[in-house]
Amino acid sequence: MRALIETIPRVIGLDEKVVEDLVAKRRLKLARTPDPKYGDYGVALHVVLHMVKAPRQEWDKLLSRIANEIMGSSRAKECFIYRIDYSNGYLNFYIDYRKLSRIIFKKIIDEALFDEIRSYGRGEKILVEHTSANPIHPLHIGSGRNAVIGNTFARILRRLGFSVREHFYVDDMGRQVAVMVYGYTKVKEKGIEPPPKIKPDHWIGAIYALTNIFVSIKNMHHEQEKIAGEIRTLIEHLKEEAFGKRGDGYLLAVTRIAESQLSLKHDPGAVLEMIVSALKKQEGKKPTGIRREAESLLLRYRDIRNKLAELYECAEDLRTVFPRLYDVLSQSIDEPEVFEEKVSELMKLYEEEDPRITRLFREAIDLVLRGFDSTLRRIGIVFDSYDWESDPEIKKLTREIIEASLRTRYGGSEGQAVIVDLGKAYEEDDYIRSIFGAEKPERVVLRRSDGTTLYVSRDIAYTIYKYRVTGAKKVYNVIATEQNLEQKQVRSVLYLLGYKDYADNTIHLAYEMVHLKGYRMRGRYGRYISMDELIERYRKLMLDQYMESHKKLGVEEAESILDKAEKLAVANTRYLLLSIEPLKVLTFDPGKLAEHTEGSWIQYTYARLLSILRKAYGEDIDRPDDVRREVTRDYDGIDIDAIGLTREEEEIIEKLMGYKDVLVTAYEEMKPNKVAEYAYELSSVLNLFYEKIPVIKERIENKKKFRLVLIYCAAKILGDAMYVMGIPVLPRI
RNA sequence: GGGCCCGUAGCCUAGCCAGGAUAGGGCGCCGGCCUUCUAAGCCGGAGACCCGGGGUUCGAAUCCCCGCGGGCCCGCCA
Repeated sequence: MRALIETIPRVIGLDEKVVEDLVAKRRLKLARTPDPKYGDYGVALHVVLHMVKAPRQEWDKLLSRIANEIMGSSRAKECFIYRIDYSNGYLNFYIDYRKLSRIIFKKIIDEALFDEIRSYGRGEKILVEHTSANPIHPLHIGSGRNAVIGNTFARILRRLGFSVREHFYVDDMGRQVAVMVYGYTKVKEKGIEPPPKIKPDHWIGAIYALTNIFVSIKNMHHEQEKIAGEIRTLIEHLKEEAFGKRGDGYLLAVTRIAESQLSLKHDPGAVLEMIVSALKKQEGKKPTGIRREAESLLLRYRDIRNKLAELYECAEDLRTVFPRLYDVLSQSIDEPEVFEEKVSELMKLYEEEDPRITRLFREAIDLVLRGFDSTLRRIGIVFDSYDWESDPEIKKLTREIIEASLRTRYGGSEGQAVIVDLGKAYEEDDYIRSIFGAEKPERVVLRRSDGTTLYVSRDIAYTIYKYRVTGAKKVYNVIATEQNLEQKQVRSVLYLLGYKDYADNTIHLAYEMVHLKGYRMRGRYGRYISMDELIERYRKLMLDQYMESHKKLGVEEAESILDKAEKLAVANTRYLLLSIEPLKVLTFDPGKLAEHTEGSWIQYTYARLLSILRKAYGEDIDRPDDVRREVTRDYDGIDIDAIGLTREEEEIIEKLMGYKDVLVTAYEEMKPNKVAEYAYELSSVLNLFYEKIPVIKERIENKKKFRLVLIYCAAKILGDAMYVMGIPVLPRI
């Protein structure tokens, strides 16, 4: 690049500053060429050519002079350029990958590359909060996406030499947990204990869902009764009208039939429909008030019917799996008003730390957390800390920040309620404006009129807690995009409270939801695909794939194949949830699992590399490190100038050199999926190499050594990328 | 109503912020390759007016404006 800056102005007569400026603005930049026939890297010089109004016929002449000048300078050698081409205004460079390979191989063999990568973060303390699923049902693929993105991001940071802690925020003070505990109490009262062979989070999840379902069903029934009453009133009105100002015998007759039908076992919806269609006949196109009323009633009625149908379907699904829970809960759930009261009571008692209720909450939540932990361990995720929302420290901080907010410029109270006027702050404060952008905030309530706290206020306190307890310099919150606003509120209030530093360094790593093809995931009704189910499905798929190629499986092998299937399944699960850019909605079709096996494909590529190393150095090799000494020796013995590289080899070298940048970009852009993409591409070029280029059978010893070193280096990097993604490394498949 | 995000073949996705050569991959579909380092692989083929319309530019999937479609958020819920 420097050579260009020096050469171009001289050759085509531009000020050096102008060219330098273009480079700084990235108007002039070096990029890979679309095709090897144009060399390896190219730069488009159209901008400068147009600047000096060079006629097209002269382009080649000018470019050739630039090329010659650069080749003549010492720069070319330093950049491993052995040839420069030009065409259509592009200047194309040919790189001598043999020289490059020596450098990158050396760095990988003596581990200098990894030290270099590790030096990036300088041990700075970073806290990553992720997963933080409500402890009311098992982790589903939505919370799983959070876990995988969060954990991978943390692993990337660790690789880059940051000192990272992963925290899980146990949201135990919310209403949903109280609902779960309510149901749990009902089940417990009947003497039912968690069955030992059922995963506890799945069991609690069923309780939570059934509780919600039965309450909702009761609510819907009340609503239906209300509508039935309204239909009767409507008929009355209609009758009066038919008698009175309309004097309409037909309408009168219809109302009589309607009344009669309602007294029978007859669907009120059908009756409504009859009335609406009768009214339509009478009026033609223009609806009257009464018809509009009937129509809106009909819509409401249909809406409720659909919802009820869905609820019953969800209930039935659960009934087939948990018949006992279904029976108990279907009978013991209170009427909605009583239910609401009891749930509020539970919340209040838990916030007040009533010992009996606290024990009950902890007991139920622990069951779920135990389930979380086993799922998460399965996919290689272990938290450094579980922070409870109900932690006395956080509660105390919550009270303090509420008091402190009253003393800020925009804080105020209405009775016991405490409110921060972010709308006003937005008008007057640049910093607040910079947080919200075009989205003008409104007020945020930190304490209710009844004196209880809210999620946001506790979250603000928790954020301060994170910095204080861990000494973190930066905090990443891996949270769904639906919480965008809340995260901005948290930062704003922190700033207004004087914690500008915290506000600056609290970063929302936002990701989009996971949708299911065909239906909506509903945690509260038990409609979700859990992570455990996803992994199990993959495990079966992997087993099937094995059987397809091997046909037979001996009893003594079954155990080890199962173990492999598990690791392959974990790889596919993690890859699936990681590979899609966080800000894109992931629509998941459980029927198409077999199409998403990139994770295990990468593992396979890795196993092939090790297989080559085994053939070369000995059958007992399980990791590249086992042959480090031999590879070092081979590396020293290569006569690099005697080798002509194949395109495949060049591509691999190119990729290996890009590893560090990928990690850094993934960190800076908060796109851990970049690592997945990289591992996939590296695997892809490695598979091409594997198919086309012999290693063990290579006759020329020099070439063979070179390729073995290449394989070793590729295995090191691919293995490292896999580790970063939490994909288990299998030496043999 | 306001705001944020997304829109690339039948489906999924890279490239977009920092504009450059024929828009990369994958799944699925069609056709090939197992006496040669693991065929969970590879090769070939068909399949894209880069949501639409304007603009800026020598050059636009990429930048700007106006639309359209989808998701999410706007609670004294969490």
